[in-house]
Amino acid sequence: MTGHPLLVTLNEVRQSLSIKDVARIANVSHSTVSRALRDSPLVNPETAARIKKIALESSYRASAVARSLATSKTHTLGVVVATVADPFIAEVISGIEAAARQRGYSVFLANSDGVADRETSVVESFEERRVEGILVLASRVGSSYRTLLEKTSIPIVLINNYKFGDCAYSVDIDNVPASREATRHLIGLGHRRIAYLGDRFGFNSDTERFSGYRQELAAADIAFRPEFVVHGDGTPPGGEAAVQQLMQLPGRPTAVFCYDDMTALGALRGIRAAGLRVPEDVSVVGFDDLLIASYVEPALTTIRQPKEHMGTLATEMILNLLSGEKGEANVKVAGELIVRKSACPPAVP
Amino acid sequence: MTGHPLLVTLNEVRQSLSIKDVARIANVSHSTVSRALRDSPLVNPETAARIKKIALESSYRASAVARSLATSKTHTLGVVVATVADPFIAEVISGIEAAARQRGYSVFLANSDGVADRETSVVESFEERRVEGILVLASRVGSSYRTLLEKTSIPIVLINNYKFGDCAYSVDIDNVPASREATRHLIGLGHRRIAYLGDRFGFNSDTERFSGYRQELAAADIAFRPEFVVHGDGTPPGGEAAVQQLMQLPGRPTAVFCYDDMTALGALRGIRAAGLRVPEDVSVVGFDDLLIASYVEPALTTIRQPKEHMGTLATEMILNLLSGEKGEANVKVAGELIVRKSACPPAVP
DNA sequence: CTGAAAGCGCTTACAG
DNA sequence: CTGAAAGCGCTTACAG
Repeated sequence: MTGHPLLVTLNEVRQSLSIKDVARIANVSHSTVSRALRDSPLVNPETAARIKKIALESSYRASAVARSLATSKTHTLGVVVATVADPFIAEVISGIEAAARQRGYSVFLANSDGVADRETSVVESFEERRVEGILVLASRVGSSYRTLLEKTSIPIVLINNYKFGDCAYSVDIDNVPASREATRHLIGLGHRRIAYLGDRFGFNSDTERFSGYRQELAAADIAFRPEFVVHGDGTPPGGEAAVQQLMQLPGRPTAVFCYDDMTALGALRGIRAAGLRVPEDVSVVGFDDLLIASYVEPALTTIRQPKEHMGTLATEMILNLLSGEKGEANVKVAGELIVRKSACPPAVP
Repeated sequence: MTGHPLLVTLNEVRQSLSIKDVARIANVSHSTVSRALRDSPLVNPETAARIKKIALESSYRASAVARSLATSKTHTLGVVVATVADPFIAEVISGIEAAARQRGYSVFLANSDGVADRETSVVESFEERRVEGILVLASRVGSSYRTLLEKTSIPIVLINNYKFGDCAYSVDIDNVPASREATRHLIGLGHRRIAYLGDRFGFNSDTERFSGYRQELAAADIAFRPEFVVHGDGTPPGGEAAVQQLMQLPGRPTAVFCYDDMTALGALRGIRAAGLRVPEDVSVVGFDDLLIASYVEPALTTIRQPKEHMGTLATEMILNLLSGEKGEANVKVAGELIVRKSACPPAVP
């Protein structure tokens, strides 16, 4: 069959067809076209087939915006992150997008650069776009936008996020046990002088990881030494600077447990800069298991976070919520110790 | 002022207000509300102020979907990538999103996992959502979806993408000169036995980078040796496997120029696995300058791609297009050699 | 099984 | 400066 004349004409116009155009070609009402295209049982199978064929050949694309207005469902989710250019965040997004797409949802992505104002305006724009749910990722933005988040009627789930008191929905890595496991690994190797290289003060995961570290020290009857606690800022340079303080200490630590892999990367450098070797002189353990962790020299022993899975989980949580199912509202996922080459028994126990 | 009674009631319903609700509270027609909120000069300043105040207090959010239907502009862009969880891609996205947001556009993000079918269906869904432009990133999907891309009436710009013949809009790294510069650097260091560790066959950037390598060899009167060309697949394991073949060669190369940093990461490992040192025994140069490149040991000498900038450029290209300005349709950006520690003069020249 | 009608929440000529 | 009306492209009771 060659193109229907009207159809060809319309094609040339290069302007997207509406349901009425299709109806005209098929010689039915646009209601019938709508039904046929949505596989309603209320339409004669032959008519439906004919309509579908026409729609296909004319490459008609139903307008999701018109449909959204009519049904008041956009099948759209909003994701706000500080930056996509963070390997941890990127993997979580990957899990979110896959889960969303699988269930017919599209995702808007916005960067806030960690600026509270921008985060606020992003959420507002998501509200205007009538997203059905919002995922906030690893934001360190504090309570300044707390009210905003509380005011919106769109369900929000926070992933590894800074929390201000209670929050309705969240998925988080279970920091304390993971952190204890990392510390225990070091203790098991024979270390007693173990330092903690944290993040900036006041963030939940830093607090929790630090707490796991202390608990495990206590469990092993190792005295806590305040001078063995230093703080970076979640970046390699931050870790590098902080580890230097540690290395200058008389009776310096033989192992350092780092808040995250980025910090650990900096620690690796800083230790080398101090003329020491990893792991022979000082062992290093990270947290996250970024791709880079296994390509660094020595390959980093670290705690793996199931990043994609966390994204998937959060998305399903919100999607289930939208379809009325209630489930766990604050889920924690387990980390996993990945033993590589950056930690070994201490030379001087 | 305490809340207006009607306003409070509406708030409690927790259902987003419409322009009519605001109109009712303000005692004007919804047309006037619309004008006031869009800063139309056609409305009395005092009335406008009153309306805005009410809108603010009731946290009214205009529906972007209704507006889109009315204006047939969605202020929306679609980005399709193989995967967000690729550091190169993530940085480009970051540039795209920032440029888009700055001009009032939101971006849909979708992963195709490099599967042609998925890429097709993503583009279809973008068409239904009436995105105004589509950015395709670093896709290796071949000509299978060529027709799709040609059929759609939405402007598409390809970034570092596989091309099938001509394409309307694109931004690409200028591979040949960048690749020549990398090769020249190695030659300048005194190397003569320089290998090329490429990507899988048939992709544009591999072809172009390879071509730059050959051109520079020729310019320096160094004979091209086919056995010095091997292929990875753009992943560290691929690079690791490929470099081993090189290292086993009698009269093995003293330097290897890698298609990209991921490949180079693998090469670093493979060279070490062969009992050789980098850079003393063999020099390595990468391409991309991922964050990881500077944290690997030895830090990688590589070609930097201005990733964010490329995203910004592509976005502005498409946005300008939409506002009727014509500009360069196929832009190339320059790479930059970043000298670090993975390349030095050869031990045996 | 099918069509005419109303409605989703906006924008914007048109008339006053 | 303001309002009533039409229209954007769908969906979906309602009537036949």
